[in-house]
Amino acid sequence: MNTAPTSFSSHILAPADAPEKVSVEGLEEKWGLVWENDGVYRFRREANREAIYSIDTPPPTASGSLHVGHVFSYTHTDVVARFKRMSGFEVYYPMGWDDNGLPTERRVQNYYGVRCDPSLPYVEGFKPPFEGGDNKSSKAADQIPISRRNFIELCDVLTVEDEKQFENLWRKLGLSVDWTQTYQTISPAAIAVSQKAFLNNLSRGEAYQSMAPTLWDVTFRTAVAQAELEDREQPGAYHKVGFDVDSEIWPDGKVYIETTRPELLPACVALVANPEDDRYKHLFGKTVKTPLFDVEVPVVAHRLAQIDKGSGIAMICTFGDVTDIIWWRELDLPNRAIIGWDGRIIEEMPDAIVSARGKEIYAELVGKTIFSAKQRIVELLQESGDMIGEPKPITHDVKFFEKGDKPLEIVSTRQWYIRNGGRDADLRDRLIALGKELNFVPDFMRVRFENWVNGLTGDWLISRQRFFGVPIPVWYSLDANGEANYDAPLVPAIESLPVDPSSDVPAGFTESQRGIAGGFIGEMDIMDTWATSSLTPQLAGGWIEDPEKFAKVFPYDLRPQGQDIIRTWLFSSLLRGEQEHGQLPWKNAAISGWILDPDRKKMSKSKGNVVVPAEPIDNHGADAVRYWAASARLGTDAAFDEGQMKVGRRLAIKLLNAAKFALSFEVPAGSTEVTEAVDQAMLLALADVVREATGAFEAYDHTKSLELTEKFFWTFTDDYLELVKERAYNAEGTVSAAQQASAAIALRKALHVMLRLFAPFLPFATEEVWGWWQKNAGSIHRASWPVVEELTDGLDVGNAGLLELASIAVGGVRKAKSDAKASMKAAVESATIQAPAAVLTSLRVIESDLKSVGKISALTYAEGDEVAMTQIILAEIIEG
RNA sequence: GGGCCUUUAGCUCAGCUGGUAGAGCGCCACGCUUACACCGUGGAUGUCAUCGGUUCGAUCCCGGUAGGGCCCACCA
Repeated sequence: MNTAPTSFSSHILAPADAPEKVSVEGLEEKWGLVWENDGVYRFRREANREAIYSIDTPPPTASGSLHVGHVFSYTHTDVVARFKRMSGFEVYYPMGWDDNGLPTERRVQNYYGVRCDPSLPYVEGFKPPFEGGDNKSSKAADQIPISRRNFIELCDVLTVEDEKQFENLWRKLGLSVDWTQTYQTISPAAIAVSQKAFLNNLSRGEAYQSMAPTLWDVTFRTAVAQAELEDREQPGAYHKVGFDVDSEIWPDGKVYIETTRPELLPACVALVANPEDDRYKHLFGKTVKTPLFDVEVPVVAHRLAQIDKGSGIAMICTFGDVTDIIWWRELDLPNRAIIGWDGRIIEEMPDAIVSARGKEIYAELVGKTIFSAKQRIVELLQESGDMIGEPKPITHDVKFFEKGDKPLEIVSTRQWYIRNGGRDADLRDRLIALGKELNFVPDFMRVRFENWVNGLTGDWLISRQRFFGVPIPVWYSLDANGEANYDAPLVPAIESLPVDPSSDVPAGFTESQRGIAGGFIGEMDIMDTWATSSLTPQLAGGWIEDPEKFAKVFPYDLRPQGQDIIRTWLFSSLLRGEQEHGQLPWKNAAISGWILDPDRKKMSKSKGNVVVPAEPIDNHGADAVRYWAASARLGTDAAFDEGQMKVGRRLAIKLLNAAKFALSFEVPAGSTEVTEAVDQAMLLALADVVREATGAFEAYDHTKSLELTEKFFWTFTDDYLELVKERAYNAEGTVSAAQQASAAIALRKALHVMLRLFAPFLPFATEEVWGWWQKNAGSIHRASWPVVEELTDGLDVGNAGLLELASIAVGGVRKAKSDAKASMKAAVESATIQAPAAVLTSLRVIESDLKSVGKISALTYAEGDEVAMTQIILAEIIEG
């Protein structure tokens, strides 16, 4: 067989300085420091745009609790970042902290025992009553009220603490983030970005305000957007309530509806039935009288009224649920809202209530919570005989703010909106089209995006009546009567951002005119957190303060994120990208799955099944935890599996040991070639792995890449190393220097490649080996990704496949020894290889290696259909 | 009510454009072989959820059913 020499790179001959006993302990600290000091992951902005790979990293909620789910998805991103960096890209891998919004507010309240009261003055040098309160909500009554500015100062202090914890975790895990590129979603720079984008929306007509019924959380006293809703099953009850009707049109003079919201009776504006419902058809256009309040309301028809639900006829109130809003809007009904911002019955009684009884009852309800108003109304209905029977308990889905714990109410308020396609088919089509341009990994995640876009029912409500967040940067002029002119907001100059309208003053006014007729008032609302989080591409890239960098990183190459926030983060970022830049903010979206606990339940704080991420890292090592995380494909949920971490740990240790061993063989001076067939075969097999692993990585299939590399590695250690170690030792001088060198060089070449294939997954162990051996080349994480040519150049492809045959033969010998319960080093007197003629020819070439690995004295060959070791006779057995 | 994903060895999962199944863990047995006892070697284990269709042939394609997960919905 032709044994052409291989091309040679002298750096692999570098002497290795491996320790006597290898260990994975302490590698995280050791190499974490080196990487930081050497700036290994520092972004080099002088690179050309084509050579830059940019990542729009998800900013974790700084105040959120850490759990292994974070480790899971961030590892997926890091693995890609490392692959791209080694592939020659200058990787822009920043880290942001999402410290804006309600989670932070709530955490500060509980941690310091305070609450924000914007009416209070600022207190210099304020000290909170205590520190370190837990996340269980403390009673509002126990919290000290403080000014907005004091509150925000505490937010700033605590978020910095929380961010440190995350950074420590990320460093421990070995994320190759450039720590000089960080941002906060509540920093002045972020506020400026968010406000600029908003003002641009406003000037283009994409942002507007509207007075409308709005889903409202009575606990947080803020409006809530569609994307923040969730349904929860709640107990409720049907109350069968009669409305008086002319007995000439309706037999017994009472039409019965079934309602779960009897307390909204004073807000009733109509009854509604389906236009096809024969029972009620003749009532349409007539009026009925509400019980207790004696208000005449029409009976109307609408397609959304369901014939088979309750009695088939329902009362429309302002506003009991979202359907009420639709009916109210489409049927042009009056507004008789009775629920206030605090979830209590408002003082102002609907004009429609005119009867003395009605007025008296209403007066009694004023100030009551929804719960007690309901109780009272039911009592009254039962007394008056307008309600039949007892309430009938049911469970039904009720809308909640995802962070709230009371059902949402609907309150009419003035709010800010951004157009998002919910009311605009053209925009919706454009967003869908952009979604098709985006490479979702896995692909089916695109459907979730499209479902969301197509299911939008209205524009994006961005104003929030909260304290810690980005202020909506507008003021309103006050007319001579002190009434605000909401139709023509006063806006700041873009250059003056960030602004806080509650302390800054609009151009042309002075602070003394605040709140005075003829003066101005500042908008009090802040923006939804997503209004800022949707701008992470702009924020992370320096849209305002570093346009040169922004041009180099935008649009980003990768947006990694969780599947749960496709409707929020992905959608809103894509929307802002379209509005602000007319294009997608990224090329690829890599969607990670959930982490489930071992019982396959989603991990969440409320379930109490959260695993703190530092523990598995401390117990198994960062490489081990990364191995577990990287073993899960994108978009697939994974179980928290310590077994898999143990496997990863074993792999890392094995890599250190195998490397130490492979590097221990001396290459005879002057030898530079891999001449032996089996050595070439091993390198050719590895070349296939390089080809496939690279392709898999480029398709964002990191799991496949790891699997291929790992599989090869175990063959390499179990079979190849065993096969050639005697030759590489050449302890007895039985082989030529060239043959010995061939093995030693092949081992080093293979190791050089395998270390780099593993580097994205096991950054610590691979760097450790690199440090023994290739220190002069710098960090392995800046080394170039292996290419097929560095292995195959000069090799005879005819040798491909030989290693596999050799493995089968070796396996046959081992099985014979195992069956005979003999040691693997037991001597074999004779063995016969059976195989097709062509294979025998190949195997004869490596006869001496086969004999040495099996301790075989006499090896014979027999032609047969398949490759197998047969007729193995162990020397010990014969003797015994 | 609509949509998406999922169901393969005890467990966690692979199975590329269809040719009657693989890995690791766990389990059992053996082996103190000087890279590794944080080890090595060998072994056993599956009507590929279910029913039907297409096909010479289906774990893989199509349809139905059931279980699991998630998302959405106009829930009186």
